Amino acid sequence: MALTEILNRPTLHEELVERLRALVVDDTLKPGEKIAEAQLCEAFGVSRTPLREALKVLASEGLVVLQANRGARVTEITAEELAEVFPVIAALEQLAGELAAERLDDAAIAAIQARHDEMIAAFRKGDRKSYFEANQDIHGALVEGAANAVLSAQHRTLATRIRRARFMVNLSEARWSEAIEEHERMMELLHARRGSELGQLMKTHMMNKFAAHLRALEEGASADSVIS
Amino acid sequence: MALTEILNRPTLHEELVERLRALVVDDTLKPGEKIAEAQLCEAFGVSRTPLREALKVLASEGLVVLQANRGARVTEITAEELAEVFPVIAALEQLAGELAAERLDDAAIAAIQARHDEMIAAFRKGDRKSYFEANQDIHGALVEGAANAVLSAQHRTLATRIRRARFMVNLSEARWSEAIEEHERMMELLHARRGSELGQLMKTHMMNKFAAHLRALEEGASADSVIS
DNA sequence: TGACTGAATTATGAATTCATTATTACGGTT
DNA sequence: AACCGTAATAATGAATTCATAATTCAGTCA
Repeated sequence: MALTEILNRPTLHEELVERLRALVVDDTLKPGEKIAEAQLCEAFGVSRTPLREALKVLASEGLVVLQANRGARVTEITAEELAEVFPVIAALEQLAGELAAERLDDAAIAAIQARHDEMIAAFRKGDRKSYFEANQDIHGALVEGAANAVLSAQHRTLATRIRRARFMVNLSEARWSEAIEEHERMMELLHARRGSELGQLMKTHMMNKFAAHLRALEEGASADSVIS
Repeated sequence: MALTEILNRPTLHEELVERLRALVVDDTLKPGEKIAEAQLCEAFGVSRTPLREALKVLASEGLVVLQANRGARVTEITAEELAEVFPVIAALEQLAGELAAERLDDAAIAAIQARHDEMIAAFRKGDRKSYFEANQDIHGALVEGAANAVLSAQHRTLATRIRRARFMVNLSEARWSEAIEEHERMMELLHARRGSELGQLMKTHMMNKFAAHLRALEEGASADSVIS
């Protein structure tokens, strides 16, 4: 019903943060693109004040860059950017793996296993979109499984920054099957609750993903390999 | 001279972010304290708009909490909070250690060694203040040595959140000398450029620090053991 | 006396206005 | 025709104003 809706109504700027973030992530606002305040205010039907507050927050998350008197731009995705974000995400996922193996209960692990199986099915069908979604869910569930709100928040922020890169790269079949194998081992280690090893694997898994992204970026620099 | 000053003049809200952060870190604004906008505006001589923008950023960093229509409060430091932040910082420092051992040149390592020696001297004299400062510098230098801006930024944000805890706890002599030993080993591993081991040690060093904080918090709950 | 109601006050959220800086467009000069 | 400088325009930074929600406090009644 509407009562709780009204009570939980977030402030305008919070809502704008989410909606702007979504626009950046789904590539409606493109990297490097200038953000016209007036235009967005028009689109959202709000005044500049809450919109500008939202931009400040997005800037502190690294999703947009602000230049005094020169407005806001969507942060560009460069190889250098990825080279800085991926290792940090990898470190966070290592921690997530260590903690999740300790803290997830059997039911939660079973749920992750189920999503893992769906991911495998998507892989067999060559369904990249379903694969990506299941993959995100699994990593997300492992991070949440660590039961550490700070870890979750940091991970989410950084994951958002690189999620946009999926619009730019088309991973090779070879890397894809390699990733699948890594995920199979991750599930084994999770069931066995070998947290230290799971963390280690999740870290290298993420760094392998990074390497694949770099390769795809270099190849795709000329060839247009946009997917999804 | 003033020319570059003027050119680099930050926007008001950026300056306010820094100054408010300083107030929170040095405990002028106390945990749980309500932040009166009008009062701060008066103190800084600015209008509410840039101040509120700054509060939004500080909230996204986790330093203050905002409640719709109910203003801002300084985030409380609880054992739960520390239990979430420390493991993440530890993971980041592990990464920092790995990278710093690879990337720091000999001169930079020598500079860290010098600061380390000063820290030892402060320890011998029982000068806690100098010790803490040198300690911060060393950890900061190692993080910077990783040459990863994202890592630096995340670390700085989280370090800020727990730095306030130093006002609350007085570490035991036993833990202090243990920490010194860990730092000695860190320097050895850094000189030997054994990044993996350095990272591992920095992680456990940080978790040991956390455990000491927890013990001090429990003891200090009744006894007033505020230092510095 | 103490708890409750409701008006008065205060503080916050958001829109608007004002001031200043960047950007663009135009015209003159070489 | 290309370049420079200046004026016009547009966009941003910050202050102010307005609307609304929360808090305070006086007064009432049990």
